[in-house]
Amino acid sequence: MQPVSDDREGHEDCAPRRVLEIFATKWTSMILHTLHSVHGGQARTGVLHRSLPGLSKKMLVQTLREMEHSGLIDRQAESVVPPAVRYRLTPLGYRFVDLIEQIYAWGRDNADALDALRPRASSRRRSG
Amino acid sequence: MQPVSDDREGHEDCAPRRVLEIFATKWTSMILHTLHSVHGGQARTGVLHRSLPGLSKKMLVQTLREMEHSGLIDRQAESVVPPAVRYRLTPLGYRFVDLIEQIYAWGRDNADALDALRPRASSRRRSG
DNA sequence: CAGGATCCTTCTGGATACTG
DNA sequence: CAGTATCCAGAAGGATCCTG
Repeated sequence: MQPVSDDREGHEDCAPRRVLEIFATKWTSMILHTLHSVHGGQARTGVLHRSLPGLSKKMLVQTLREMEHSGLIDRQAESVVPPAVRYRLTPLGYRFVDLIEQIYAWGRDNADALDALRPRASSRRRSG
Repeated sequence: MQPVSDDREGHEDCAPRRVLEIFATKWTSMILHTLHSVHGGQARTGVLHRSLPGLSKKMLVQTLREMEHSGLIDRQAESVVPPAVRYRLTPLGYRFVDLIEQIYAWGRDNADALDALRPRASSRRRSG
């Protein structure tokens, strides 16, 4: 995805655009969700990585950087051998992940409706 | 963005992955937000387009299709000359956009914190 | 006005190799 | 283990042209 706002007009001041950059980044919310629900708010890089199949190391690190810059998480690194880095949700991150969880809850709550509207390939129907 | 889930394992069953495809699509939430807050839940294509500077027609239509398939909006077209197409939030869409608005509210609420953490170029500070 | 098809540039993101 | 840099195939997305 390319940057949503590029200051072409006066939209960098618009809250939606600001937030969009954060939560429309494909992996941000998944990472937050995992960090929150699976690891209780904090985890080391490798652990987090193994919890997110399909996410490459490159993207994980890159997204973690962005999240760090956005203030959603903070990073604690011990500059010694075997590097131990720990990412933790910040208070800001906690407030955000709460909303993310609501979105996911919406998804679970409406799984049926969402499923009914996606007649993908491989006609899988349980009773019809 | 490439498809988030590709059925590599068993994750297509995971609610987060499902939802991710919807709300992590860069323009989906902006369109919903605009449709909801600016146009009261329904609008014609052109009107919607003009409300979303920076969004090309191609992406608008494409995203509208996805949203339609997801059941967030529905589409009413009159097959006559000058085509008049109207997009409207569905009940499902209304429930979703409500969460989107909360995310934006979070953004406004924490604009200060978010801003403080982004020491981009061009040091613009309004009052110190 | 609504939107599909095409072309072509840009960006994303995986694989790999390397540092500490 | 944690992270960076490079390479490169493939996807995203804008511009344009065309239909009804």
